[in-house]
Amino acid sequence: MLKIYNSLARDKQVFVPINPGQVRMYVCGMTVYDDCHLGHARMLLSFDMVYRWLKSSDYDVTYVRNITDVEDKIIARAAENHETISALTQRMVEHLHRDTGRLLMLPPTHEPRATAHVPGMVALIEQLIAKGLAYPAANGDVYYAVAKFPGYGKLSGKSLADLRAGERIEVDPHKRDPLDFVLWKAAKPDEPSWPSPWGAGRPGWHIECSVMSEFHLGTHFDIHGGGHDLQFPHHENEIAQSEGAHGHAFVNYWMHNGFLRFNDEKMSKSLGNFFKIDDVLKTFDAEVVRFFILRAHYRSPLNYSETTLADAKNALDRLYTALKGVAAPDLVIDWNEPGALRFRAAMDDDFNTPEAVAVLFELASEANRTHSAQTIGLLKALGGVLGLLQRDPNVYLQAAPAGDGAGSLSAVLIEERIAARGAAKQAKNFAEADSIRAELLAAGVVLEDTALGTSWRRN
RNA sequence: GGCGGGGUAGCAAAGUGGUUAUGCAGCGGCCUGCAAAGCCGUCUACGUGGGUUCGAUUCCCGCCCCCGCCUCCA
Repeated sequence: MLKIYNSLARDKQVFVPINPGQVRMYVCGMTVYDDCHLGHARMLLSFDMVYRWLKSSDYDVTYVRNITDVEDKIIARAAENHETISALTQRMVEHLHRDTGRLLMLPPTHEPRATAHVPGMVALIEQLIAKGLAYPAANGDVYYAVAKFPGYGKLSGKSLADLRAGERIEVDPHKRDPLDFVLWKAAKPDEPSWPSPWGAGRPGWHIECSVMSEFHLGTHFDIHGGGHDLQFPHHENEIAQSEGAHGHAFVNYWMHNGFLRFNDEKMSKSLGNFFKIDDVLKTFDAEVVRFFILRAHYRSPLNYSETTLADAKNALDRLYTALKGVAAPDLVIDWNEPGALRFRAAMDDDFNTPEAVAVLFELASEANRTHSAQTIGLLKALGGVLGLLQRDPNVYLQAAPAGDGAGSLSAVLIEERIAARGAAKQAKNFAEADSIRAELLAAGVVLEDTALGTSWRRN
Protein backbone atom coordinates (compact mmCIF):
# COMPACT_ATOMS: atom_id res chain seq x y z
CA MET A 1 0.00 0.00 0.00
CA LEU A 2 1.69 3.15 -1.27
CA LYS A 3 1.75 6.24 0.90
CA ILE A 4 2.67 9.61 -0.51
CA TYR A 5 3.51 12.78 1.34
CA ASN A 6 0.93 15.19 0.03
CA SER A 7 2.03 18.81 0.26
CA LEU A 8 -1.63 19.81 0.19
CA ALA A 9 -2.39 17.83 3.33
CA ARG A 10 1.08 18.26 4.85
CA ASP A 11 0.94 14.58 5.69
CA LYS A 12 1.60 11.13 4.30
CA GLN A 13 -1.57 9.72 2.77
CA VAL A 14 -2.51 6.38 1.32
CA PHE A 15 -2.41 6.69 -2.43
CA VAL A 16 -5.74 5.95 -4.09
CA PRO A 17 -5.81 6.66 -7.82
CA ILE A 18 -8.87 8.26 -9.34
CA ASN A 19 -9.20 5.39 -11.80
CA PRO A 20 -8.18 2.02 -10.36
CA GLY A 21 -4.91 0.77 -11.81
CA GLN A 22 -4.20 4.03 -13.56
CA VAL A 23 -2.07 7.00 -12.57
CA ARG A 24 -1.99 10.36 -14.27
CA MET A 25 1.00 12.46 -13.25
CA TYR A 26 2.18 15.90 -14.28
CA VAL A 27 5.57 17.38 -13.40
CA CYS A 28 6.75 20.92 -14.03
CA GLY A 29 9.80 20.51 -16.19
CA MET A 30 12.39 22.86 -17.52
CA THR A 31 12.43 26.39 -18.80
CA VAL A 32 14.83 25.97 -21.67
CA TYR A 33 17.11 28.98 -21.59
CA ASP A 34 20.22 27.30 -20.20
CA ASP A 35 21.68 23.87 -19.47
CA CYS A 36 20.33 21.86 -16.58
CA HIS A 37 22.27 21.91 -13.35
CA LEU A 38 22.44 19.30 -10.65
CA GLY A 39 19.46 20.79 -8.82
CA HIS A 40 17.35 20.23 -11.91
CA ALA A 41 18.80 16.74 -12.11
CA ARG A 42 17.50 16.03 -8.65
CA MET A 43 13.99 17.11 -9.57
CA LEU A 44 14.05 15.16 -12.82
CA LEU A 45 15.50 12.07 -11.15
CA SER A 46 13.09 12.20 -8.22
CA PHE A 47 10.09 12.02 -10.48
CA ASP A 48 11.75 9.51 -12.78
CA MET A 49 12.08 7.34 -9.67
CA VAL A 50 8.42 7.93 -8.79
CA TYR A 51 7.40 7.07 -12.35
CA ARG A 52 9.43 3.86 -12.25
CA TRP A 53 8.05 2.80 -8.89
CA LEU A 54 4.45 3.39 -9.98
CA LYS A 55 5.11 1.30 -13.08
CA SER A 56 6.77 -1.41 -10.99
CA SER A 57 3.65 -1.36 -8.85
CA ASP A 58 1.69 -2.34 -11.97
CA TYR A 59 -0.01 0.98 -12.51
CA ASP A 60 -0.69 2.16 -16.00
CA VAL A 61 1.06 5.51 -15.72
CA THR A 62 0.73 8.55 -17.94
CA TYR A 63 3.63 10.84 -17.11
CA VAL A 64 3.59 14.37 -18.50
CA ARG A 65 6.55 16.70 -18.08
CA ASN A 66 6.33 20.03 -19.82
CA ILE A 67 8.87 22.24 -21.49
CA THR A 68 8.53 26.00 -21.06
CA ASP A 69 9.81 27.48 -24.28
CA VAL A 70 8.52 31.04 -24.06
CA GLU A 71 9.40 33.17 -21.07
CA ASP A 72 11.25 36.36 -20.10
CA LYS A 73 14.58 34.67 -19.49
CA ILE A 74 14.49 32.85 -22.79
CA ILE A 75 13.79 36.08 -24.64
CA ALA A 76 16.58 37.85 -22.78
CA ARG A 77 19.09 35.05 -23.32
CA ALA A 78 18.35 34.76 -27.03
CA ALA A 79 18.87 38.49 -27.42
CA GLU A 80 22.09 38.28 -25.44
CA ASN A 81 23.33 35.46 -27.67
CA HIS A 82 22.18 37.18 -30.86
CA GLU A 83 20.22 34.11 -31.85
CA THR A 84 16.57 33.35 -32.42
CA ILE A 85 14.42 32.10 -29.60
CA SER A 86 13.68 28.86 -31.39
CA ALA A 87 17.38 28.21 -32.06
CA LEU A 88 18.09 28.67 -28.35
CA THR A 89 15.19 26.58 -27.09
CA GLN A 90 15.79 23.82 -29.62
CA ARG A 91 19.42 23.53 -28.56
CA MET A 92 18.50 23.53 -24.86
CA VAL A 93 15.87 20.86 -25.39
CA GLU A 94 18.52 18.75 -27.09
CA HIS A 95 20.82 19.27 -24.12
CA LEU A 96 18.00 18.39 -21.74
CA HIS A 97 17.41 15.12 -23.55
CA ARG A 98 21.11 14.40 -23.69
CA ASP A 99 21.43 14.92 -19.93
CA THR A 100 18.31 13.00 -18.92
CA GLY A 101 19.37 10.16 -21.19
CA ARG A 102 22.81 9.95 -19.65
CA LEU A 103 21.28 9.92 -16.18
CA LEU A 104 19.29 6.87 -17.28
CA MET A 105 15.88 8.51 -17.05
CA LEU A 106 12.87 7.13 -18.84
CA PRO A 107 11.28 9.57 -21.25
CA PRO A 108 7.92 10.90 -20.04
CA THR A 109 4.80 9.74 -21.86
CA HIS A 110 4.25 13.28 -23.15
CA GLU A 111 6.53 16.29 -23.18
CA PRO A 112 4.35 19.20 -24.28
CA ARG A 113 5.79 22.59 -25.12
CA ALA A 114 4.10 25.80 -24.07
CA THR A 115 4.29 27.39 -27.53
CA ALA A 116 2.17 24.57 -28.95
CA HIS A 117 -0.67 25.27 -26.51
CA VAL A 118 -1.20 29.02 -26.71
CA PRO A 119 -4.74 28.82 -28.14
CA GLY A 120 -5.70 26.57 -25.21
CA MET A 121 -4.30 29.13 -22.83
CA VAL A 122 -6.29 31.91 -24.46
CA ALA A 123 -9.43 29.79 -24.14
CA LEU A 124 -8.79 29.10 -20.45
CA ILE A 125 -8.19 32.78 -19.76
CA GLU A 126 -11.48 33.58 -21.49
CA GLN A 127 -13.23 31.13 -19.18
CA LEU A 128 -11.65 32.76 -16.15
CA ILE A 129 -12.74 36.20 -17.30
CA ALA A 130 -16.26 34.90 -17.94
CA LYS A 131 -16.34 33.59 -14.39
CA GLY A 132 -15.20 36.90 -12.97
CA LEU A 133 -11.90 35.46 -11.77
CA ALA A 134 -9.75 37.40 -14.20
CA TYR A 135 -9.80 40.82 -15.78
CA PRO A 136 -8.09 42.55 -18.68
CA ALA A 137 -6.24 45.71 -17.71
CA ALA A 138 -5.80 48.91 -19.65
CA ASN A 139 -2.22 48.02 -20.59
CA GLY A 140 -3.29 44.89 -22.48
CA ASP A 141 -2.32 42.47 -19.72
CA VAL A 142 -4.82 40.07 -18.20
CA TYR A 143 -4.64 39.37 -14.48
CA TYR A 144 -6.04 36.75 -12.19
CA ALA A 145 -8.09 38.26 -9.36
CA VAL A 146 -6.66 36.29 -6.49
CA ALA A 147 -9.14 37.54 -3.91
CA LYS A 148 -12.00 36.08 -5.97
CA PHE A 149 -10.72 32.53 -5.52
CA PRO A 150 -11.65 31.32 -2.03
CA GLY A 151 -9.03 28.59 -1.71
CA TYR A 152 -6.07 30.75 -2.59
CA GLY A 153 -3.12 29.80 -0.36
CA LYS A 154 -4.28 26.32 0.57
CA LEU A 155 -1.30 24.55 -0.98
CA SER A 156 1.40 26.78 0.44
CA GLY A 157 -0.32 27.43 3.76
CA LYS A 158 -0.43 31.13 3.18
CA SER A 159 -3.26 33.51 3.75
CA LEU A 160 -3.87 36.59 1.65
CA ALA A 161 -3.29 38.71 4.75
CA ASP A 162 0.11 37.08 5.39
CA LEU A 163 1.06 37.55 1.78
CA ARG A 164 0.14 41.20 1.86
CA ALA A 165 2.12 41.66 5.06
CA GLY A 166 5.17 40.14 3.40
CA GLU A 167 4.82 42.27 0.31
CA ARG A 168 8.23 42.94 -1.16
CA ILE A 169 7.51 43.94 -4.68
CA GLU A 170 6.49 47.26 -6.06
CA VAL A 171 2.84 47.35 -6.89
CA ASP A 172 1.85 47.32 -10.52
CA PRO A 173 -0.75 50.07 -10.94
CA HIS A 174 -2.66 47.96 -13.45
CA LYS A 175 -3.39 45.29 -10.84
CA ARG A 176 -6.50 45.61 -8.75
CA ASP A 177 -4.76 43.73 -5.96
CA PRO A 178 -0.98 43.57 -5.58
CA LEU A 179 -1.21 39.80 -5.27
CA ASP A 180 -2.95 39.36 -8.62
CA PHE A 181 -0.75 37.52 -11.10
CA VAL A 182 -0.48 37.86 -14.84
CA LEU A 183 -2.22 35.41 -17.16
CA TRP A 184 -1.49 37.22 -20.40
CA LYS A 185 1.19 39.76 -21.18
CA ALA A 186 0.69 42.41 -23.83
CA ALA A 187 3.23 42.14 -26.64
CA LYS A 188 6.33 44.29 -26.54
CA PRO A 189 8.37 45.16 -29.61
CA ASP A 190 10.74 42.43 -30.79
CA GLU A 191 9.11 39.80 -28.61
CA PRO A 192 7.21 36.76 -29.77
CA SER A 193 3.44 37.19 -29.61
CA TRP A 194 0.18 35.48 -30.41
CA PRO A 195 -3.19 37.00 -31.22
CA SER A 196 -5.81 37.14 -28.51
CA PRO A 197 -9.07 38.92 -27.69
CA TRP A 198 -6.95 41.36 -25.63
CA GLY A 199 -4.53 42.08 -28.41
CA ALA A 200 -1.24 40.49 -29.36
CA GLY A 201 0.67 39.09 -26.44
CA ARG A 202 2.13 36.03 -24.80
CA PRO A 203 1.05 33.85 -21.91
CA GLY A 204 2.09 34.28 -18.32
CA TRP A 205 4.02 31.38 -16.90
CA HIS A 206 1.45 29.70 -14.69
CA ILE A 207 -1.31 29.30 -17.23
CA GLU A 208 0.62 26.84 -19.41
CA CYS A 209 0.66 24.08 -16.80
CA SER A 210 -3.08 24.31 -16.23
CA VAL A 211 -3.64 23.98 -19.96
CA MET A 212 -1.09 21.30 -20.81
CA SER A 213 -2.05 19.10 -17.87
CA GLU A 214 -5.70 19.36 -18.89
CA PHE A 215 -4.83 18.59 -22.50
CA HIS A 216 -3.11 15.32 -21.62
CA LEU A 217 -4.64 14.32 -18.30
CA GLY A 218 -7.99 16.05 -17.99
CA THR A 219 -9.14 18.58 -15.43
CA HIS A 220 -8.73 16.26 -12.43
CA PHE A 221 -5.74 13.96 -12.09
CA ASP A 222 -3.69 12.10 -9.51
CA ILE A 223 -0.22 13.51 -8.97
CA HIS A 224 1.40 16.85 -9.66
CA GLY A 225 5.09 17.30 -8.91
CA GLY A 226 7.84 19.84 -9.05
CA GLY A 227 10.59 21.47 -7.07
CA HIS A 228 9.81 22.82 -3.66
CA ASP A 229 10.29 26.35 -4.88
CA LEU A 230 7.33 25.95 -7.21
CA GLN A 231 4.90 25.31 -4.40
CA PHE A 232 4.36 29.06 -4.15
CA PRO A 233 3.37 30.84 -6.22
CA HIS A 234 3.44 28.60 -9.30
CA HIS A 235 1.44 25.63 -8.05
CA GLU A 236 -0.82 27.79 -5.95
CA ASN A 237 -1.63 29.75 -9.09
CA GLU A 238 -2.20 26.60 -11.12
CA ILE A 239 -4.80 25.56 -8.57
CA ALA A 240 -6.46 28.96 -8.74
CA GLN A 241 -6.61 28.75 -12.53
CA SER A 242 -7.73 25.15 -12.92
CA GLU A 243 -10.12 24.90 -10.00
CA GLY A 244 -11.37 28.40 -10.67
CA ALA A 245 -12.19 27.58 -14.27
CA HIS A 246 -13.56 24.07 -13.77
CA GLY A 247 -15.15 24.35 -10.36
CA HIS A 248 -13.79 21.08 -9.01
CA ALA A 249 -10.65 19.54 -7.54
CA PHE A 250 -7.58 19.76 -9.77
CA VAL A 251 -4.93 17.47 -8.29
CA ASN A 252 -5.21 14.87 -5.53
CA TYR A 253 -1.54 14.54 -4.51
CA TRP A 254 1.00 17.34 -4.70
CA MET A 255 4.63 16.27 -4.46
CA HIS A 256 7.63 18.54 -3.98
CA ASN A 257 11.24 17.46 -4.01
CA GLY A 258 13.83 18.98 -1.68
CA PHE A 259 16.68 21.13 -2.88
CA LEU A 260 20.11 20.11 -3.83
CA ARG A 261 22.51 22.30 -1.90
CA PHE A 262 26.07 23.41 -2.24
CA ASN A 263 27.79 24.54 0.96
CA ASP A 264 24.43 24.36 2.72
CA GLU A 265 22.75 26.74 0.32
CA LYS A 266 20.17 25.99 -2.32
CA MET A 267 21.87 25.41 -5.64
CA SER A 268 20.27 27.88 -8.00
CA LYS A 269 20.80 30.06 -10.97
CA SER A 270 20.21 33.24 -9.02
CA LEU A 271 22.82 32.39 -6.40
CA GLY A 272 25.22 31.34 -9.11
CA ASN A 273 26.35 28.33 -7.08
CA PHE A 274 25.29 25.70 -9.58
CA PHE A 275 27.06 22.89 -11.36
CA LYS A 276 25.83 21.90 -14.77
CA ILE A 277 25.03 18.23 -15.25
CA ASP A 278 27.25 18.17 -18.30
CA ASP A 279 30.21 19.43 -16.27
CA VAL A 280 29.67 17.07 -13.35
CA LEU A 281 29.60 14.18 -15.80
CA LYS A 282 33.08 15.12 -16.92
CA THR A 283 34.31 13.96 -13.53
CA PHE A 284 31.75 11.44 -12.36
CA ASP A 285 30.03 8.50 -13.96
CA ALA A 286 26.38 9.26 -14.72
CA GLU A 287 25.15 6.24 -12.79
CA VAL A 288 27.14 7.46 -9.78
CA VAL A 289 25.33 10.79 -9.99
CA ARG A 290 22.01 8.99 -10.25
CA PHE A 291 22.90 6.81 -7.28
CA PHE A 292 24.10 9.84 -5.29
CA ILE A 293 20.71 11.47 -5.65
CA LEU A 294 18.65 8.34 -5.09
CA ARG A 295 20.44 7.38 -1.88
CA ALA A 296 18.93 10.44 -0.19
CA HIS A 297 15.21 10.84 0.37
CA TYR A 298 13.61 12.98 -2.32
CA ARG A 299 12.21 15.49 0.18
CA SER A 300 15.36 15.92 2.26
CA PRO A 301 17.98 18.53 1.60
CA LEU A 302 21.03 17.00 -0.05
CA ASN A 303 24.45 18.57 -0.06
CA TYR A 304 26.58 18.26 -3.15
CA SER A 305 30.34 18.19 -2.90
CA GLU A 306 33.22 16.33 -4.47
CA THR A 307 33.41 14.33 -1.25
CA THR A 308 29.79 13.26 -1.13
CA LEU A 309 29.89 12.26 -4.76
CA ALA A 310 33.14 10.34 -4.33
CA ASP A 311 31.52 8.62 -1.39
CA ALA A 312 28.61 7.61 -3.59
CA LYS A 313 31.04 6.28 -6.17
CA ASN A 314 32.75 4.03 -3.61
CA ALA A 315 29.41 2.78 -2.41
CA LEU A 316 28.18 1.97 -5.91
CA ASP A 317 31.48 0.18 -6.55
CA ARG A 318 30.64 -2.15 -3.71
CA LEU A 319 27.29 -3.03 -5.26
CA TYR A 320 28.81 -3.71 -8.66
CA THR A 321 31.64 -5.70 -7.07
CA ALA A 322 29.07 -7.95 -5.44
CA LEU A 323 27.46 -8.45 -8.84
CA LYS A 324 30.77 -9.40 -10.40
CA GLY A 325 31.14 -12.80 -8.77
CA VAL A 326 28.41 -14.78 -10.46
CA ALA A 327 26.47 -14.07 -13.63
CA ALA A 328 23.18 -12.55 -12.53
CA PRO A 329 20.21 -14.43 -13.90
CA ASP A 330 17.42 -12.30 -15.30
CA LEU A 331 14.59 -12.97 -12.94
CA VAL A 332 11.10 -11.79 -12.31
CA ILE A 333 11.04 -10.27 -8.85
CA ASP A 334 9.20 -12.37 -6.31
CA TRP A 335 7.79 -9.61 -4.13
CA ASN A 336 7.21 -12.04 -1.30
CA GLU A 337 10.90 -12.77 -0.97
CA PRO A 338 12.15 -11.12 2.28
CA GLY A 339 14.57 -8.71 0.59
CA ALA A 340 12.03 -7.70 -2.04
CA LEU A 341 9.40 -7.33 0.64
CA ARG A 342 11.55 -4.88 2.57
CA PHE A 343 12.45 -3.03 -0.59
CA ARG A 344 8.81 -2.65 -1.49
CA ALA A 345 7.83 -1.56 2.03
CA ALA A 346 10.50 1.14 1.84
CA MET A 347 9.41 2.39 -1.56
CA ASP A 348 5.75 2.28 -0.56
CA ASP A 349 6.59 4.52 2.39
CA ASP A 350 6.71 7.77 0.44
CA PHE A 351 9.45 6.51 -1.88
CA ASN A 352 12.04 5.89 0.82
CA THR A 353 14.93 5.22 -1.52
CA PRO A 354 17.63 5.41 1.22
CA GLU A 355 15.96 2.48 2.93
CA ALA A 356 15.53 0.66 -0.39
CA VAL A 357 19.21 1.21 -1.16
CA ALA A 358 20.08 -0.18 2.28
CA VAL A 359 18.27 -3.36 1.25
CA LEU A 360 20.46 -3.46 -1.84
CA PHE A 361 23.56 -3.37 0.36
CA GLU A 362 22.23 -6.11 2.56
CA LEU A 363 21.64 -8.25 -0.51
CA ALA A 364 25.18 -7.46 -1.65
CA SER A 365 26.55 -8.66 1.69
CA GLU A 366 24.51 -11.81 1.40
CA ALA A 367 25.68 -12.35 -2.16
CA ASN A 368 29.32 -11.90 -1.10
CA ARG A 369 28.81 -14.51 1.60
CA THR A 370 26.79 -17.09 -0.29
CA HIS A 371 27.51 -16.41 -3.98
CA SER A 372 23.88 -17.31 -4.51
CA ALA A 373 22.84 -16.65 -8.10
CA GLN A 374 19.32 -16.08 -6.82
CA THR A 375 20.47 -13.32 -4.46
CA ILE A 376 22.62 -11.72 -7.12
CA GLY A 377 19.72 -11.85 -9.56
CA LEU A 378 17.45 -10.19 -7.02
CA LEU A 379 20.03 -7.51 -6.30
CA LYS A 380 20.29 -6.67 -9.96
CA ALA A 381 16.54 -6.76 -10.48
CA LEU A 382 15.77 -4.51 -7.50
CA GLY A 383 18.55 -2.19 -8.57
CA GLY A 384 16.83 -2.07 -11.93
CA VAL A 385 13.65 -0.80 -10.30
CA LEU A 386 15.66 2.31 -9.39
CA GLY A 387 17.38 2.41 -12.76
CA LEU A 388 20.66 1.16 -11.29
CA LEU A 389 23.04 -1.80 -11.64
CA GLN A 390 22.05 -2.74 -15.18
CA ARG A 391 25.51 -2.59 -16.69
CA ASP A 392 27.89 -5.50 -16.90
CA PRO A 393 29.88 -5.20 -13.65
CA ASN A 394 33.21 -5.29 -15.45
CA VAL A 395 32.09 -2.66 -17.90
CA TYR A 396 31.21 -0.42 -14.94
CA LEU A 397 34.31 -1.22 -12.89
CA GLN A 398 36.70 -0.96 -15.81
CA ALA A 399 35.08 2.02 -17.48
CA ALA A 400 37.51 4.72 -18.50
CA PRO A 401 37.29 7.74 -16.22
CA ALA A 402 34.26 9.93 -16.90
CA GLY A 403 34.78 12.61 -19.49
CA ASP A 404 37.19 12.08 -22.35
CA GLY A 405 39.25 9.54 -20.42
CA ALA A 406 42.40 11.23 -21.65
CA GLY A 407 45.58 9.97 -20.08
CA SER A 408 44.06 6.73 -18.86
CA LEU A 409 45.65 3.42 -19.70
CA SER A 410 43.97 1.33 -22.37
CA ALA A 411 42.56 -2.05 -21.47
CA VAL A 412 44.99 -3.67 -23.89
CA LEU A 413 47.99 -2.09 -22.20
CA ILE A 414 46.66 -3.03 -18.77
CA GLU A 415 46.24 -6.65 -19.84
CA GLU A 416 49.80 -6.63 -21.16
CA ARG A 417 51.16 -5.39 -17.85
CA ILE A 418 49.07 -7.95 -15.98
CA ALA A 419 50.55 -10.69 -18.15
CA ALA A 420 54.04 -9.38 -17.44
CA ARG A 421 53.29 -9.33 -13.74
CA GLY A 422 51.92 -12.86 -13.96
CA ALA A 423 55.18 -14.03 -15.49
CA ALA A 424 57.17 -12.28 -12.77
CA LYS A 425 55.00 -13.94 -10.14
CA GLN A 426 55.57 -17.32 -11.76
CA ALA A 427 59.28 -16.70 -11.50
CA LYS A 428 58.81 -15.69 -7.84
CA ASN A 429 60.14 -12.28 -8.78
CA PHE A 430 57.79 -10.52 -6.40
CA ALA A 431 59.72 -7.28 -6.46
CA GLU A 432 59.07 -6.99 -10.18
CA ALA A 433 55.43 -8.08 -9.79
CA ASP A 434 54.85 -5.53 -7.06
CA SER A 435 56.47 -2.80 -9.06
CA ILE A 436 54.13 -3.47 -11.98
CA ARG A 437 51.19 -3.41 -9.62
CA ALA A 438 52.35 -0.13 -8.12
CA GLU A 439 52.82 1.31 -11.59
CA LEU A 440 49.25 0.42 -12.54
CA LEU A 441 47.90 1.69 -9.24
CA ALA A 442 49.57 5.02 -9.88
CA ALA A 443 47.62 5.07 -13.15
CA GLY A 444 44.38 4.44 -11.28
CA VAL A 445 44.19 0.70 -11.93
CA VAL A 446 43.72 -1.72 -9.05
CA LEU A 447 44.65 -5.38 -9.48
CA GLU A 448 42.90 -8.20 -7.71
CA ASP A 449 44.40 -11.69 -7.67
CA THR A 450 41.66 -14.28 -7.52
CA ALA A 451 41.47 -18.03 -7.87
CA LEU A 452 40.55 -17.48 -11.50
CA GLY A 453 43.45 -15.17 -12.23
CA THR A 454 44.10 -11.48 -11.95
CA SER A 455 41.25 -9.07 -12.56
CA TRP A 456 41.42 -5.30 -12.61
CA ARG A 457 39.28 -2.25 -12.09
CA ARG A 458 39.78 1.47 -12.13
CA ASN A 459 39.46 3.42 -8.92
C1' G B 1 7.75 39.57 10.39
C1' G B 2 4.41 35.24 8.33
C1' C B 3 4.53 30.11 6.81
C1' G B 4 7.30 25.56 6.24
C1' G B 5 11.54 21.94 6.65
C1' G B 6 15.78 20.49 9.43
C1' G B 7 19.71 19.66 13.45
C1' U B 8 21.53 11.59 14.15
C1' A B 9 28.11 8.90 15.36
C1' G B 10 34.81 11.26 11.51
C1' C B 11 31.65 12.08 6.80
C1' A B 12 26.96 10.97 4.14
C1' A B 13 22.16 9.39 5.28
C1' A B 14 17.47 6.36 7.15
C1' G B 15 14.55 5.14 11.19
C1' U B 16 12.38 3.97 15.93
C1' G B 17 9.04 4.82 22.80
C1' G B 18 12.88 -0.36 25.12
C1' U B 19 16.13 -4.91 20.56
C1' U B 20 22.47 -3.94 14.58
C1' A B 21 19.83 1.03 9.84
C1' U B 22 22.89 1.39 5.61
C1' G B 23 27.30 3.28 2.92
C1' C B 24 32.21 5.59 3.09
C1' A B 25 36.32 6.22 6.33
C1' G B 26 39.09 4.01 11.03
C1' C B 27 40.83 -0.09 14.06
C1' G B 28 41.73 -5.71 14.99
C1' G B 29 41.49 -10.54 12.72
C1' C B 30 40.85 -14.26 8.54
C1' C B 31 42.30 -14.87 3.50
C1' U B 32 46.85 -13.41 0.31
C1' G B 33 53.96 -14.26 -1.43
C1' C B 34 52.47 -9.14 -0.25
C1' A B 35 48.15 -6.61 -1.67
C1' A B 36 43.14 -5.69 -3.46
C1' A B 37 38.28 -7.49 -2.99
C1' G B 38 35.50 -10.23 0.38
C1' C B 39 34.34 -12.21 5.21
C1' C B 40 34.34 -11.91 10.82
C1' G B 41 34.78 -8.56 14.88
C1' U B 42 35.01 -3.49 16.66
C1' C B 43 35.11 2.20 18.19
C1' U B 44 32.86 7.07 17.58
C1' A B 45 25.04 9.02 17.67
C1' C B 46 20.78 11.06 18.12
C1' G B 47 21.50 20.36 19.01
C1' U B 48 20.07 22.17 24.10
C1' G B 49 17.02 22.84 28.84
C1' G B 50 12.70 20.96 30.96
C1' G B 51 8.18 17.66 30.99
C1' U B 52 5.28 12.97 30.24
C1' U B 53 6.84 7.68 30.94
C1' C B 54 9.04 1.91 34.28
C1' G B 55 11.97 3.65 30.05
C1' A B 56 12.83 9.05 24.95
C1' U B 57 17.16 10.08 19.97
C1' U B 58 11.80 8.84 18.96
C1' C B 59 5.94 12.18 22.25
C1' C B 60 4.99 17.51 24.55
C1' C B 61 6.90 22.61 25.82
C1' G B 62 10.84 26.33 25.82
C1' C B 63 15.59 27.78 23.80
C1' C B 64 19.78 27.86 20.28
C1' C B 65 21.46 27.09 15.33
C1' C B 66 20.77 26.02 9.98
C1' C B 67 17.87 26.00 5.46
C1' G B 68 13.72 27.22 2.26
C1' C B 69 9.28 30.02 0.50
C1' C B 70 6.88 34.82 0.94
C1' U B 71 10.22 38.11 -6.09
C1' C B 72 12.23 34.71 -11.29
C1' C B 73 13.84 29.89 -9.60
C1' A B 74 13.59 22.44 -9.92
